[in-house]
Amino acid sequence: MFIKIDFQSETPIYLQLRNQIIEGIAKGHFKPNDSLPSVRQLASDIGINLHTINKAYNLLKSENYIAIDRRKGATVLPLMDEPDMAFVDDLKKTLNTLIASSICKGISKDDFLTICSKIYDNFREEM
Amino acid sequence: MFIKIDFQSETPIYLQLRNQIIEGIAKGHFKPNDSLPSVRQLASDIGINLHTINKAYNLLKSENYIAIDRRKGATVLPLMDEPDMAFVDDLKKTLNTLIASSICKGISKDDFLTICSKIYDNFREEM
DNA sequence: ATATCTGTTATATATATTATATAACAGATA
DNA sequence: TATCTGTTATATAATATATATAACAGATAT
Repeated sequence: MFIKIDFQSETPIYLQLRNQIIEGIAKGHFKPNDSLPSVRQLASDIGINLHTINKAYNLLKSENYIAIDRRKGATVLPLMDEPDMAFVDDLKKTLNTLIASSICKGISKDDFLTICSKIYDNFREEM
Repeated sequence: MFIKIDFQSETPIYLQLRNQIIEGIAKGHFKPNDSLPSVRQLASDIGINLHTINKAYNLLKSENYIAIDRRKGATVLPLMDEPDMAFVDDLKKTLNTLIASSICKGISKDDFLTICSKIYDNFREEM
């Protein structure tokens, strides 16, 4: 597992975990049906409490990134081929704020789209 | 003032305020040197505590969106024409997570760029 | 069978964040 | 002088974050 927690960050640990696991799935480091480490294993690896891992896993489950089975543990769900509306609505709201701040900070539309394009390519090239 | 607070939202009030003010600046509803309502006035309008407004204003000040003067109150700063590095770094990190989740949810690069492009145009057409 | 591995649940504690309520102060201004 | 700024201080309450221990139920490998 390539999880790096920044304990100085203002982003809560369980959210850093969630984000890095999502990035791992998008990068293909975690394939569909792959098992994630058990909550105890990962907690011990990172040196944090198992409930913090559990909170991240349950959040990922509620967002449909992983499934949790009492026997097998947490497993990665297949990527979607059709986006669901609720996600797109959330995405648009987040992007609205992000783009507003970018406009204030002098980032042109082209600059912004170029940044996004490069990030997208970073994910794709490793799959 | 066109501030709408969702008291059911999990996003803290002071952050909803911050975001909507940034969106107001980006849309040109607030022009450079415009005064924002006083903390007491806005608190009374929305029906929340003045310290919550103060927290939002001071956050906006620390992020260089507004200036706060003891006499004139809070005023909108001019938009930047050159982005600063710290902001771009933050933006890239946020976009990295957002794009990772979008990939998992089946949103293609073209879909994503089109959404961003439209949001950018929404801001521009009102200026 | 027994030991060991899952997630899950419960309880308790500590700290930080968010939001409110009151009050007072200093400076500018009408 | 009264009134408007932001600012500071104190107190309180609710919620969120993180940890610590312990125990339970189900699956599994030896």
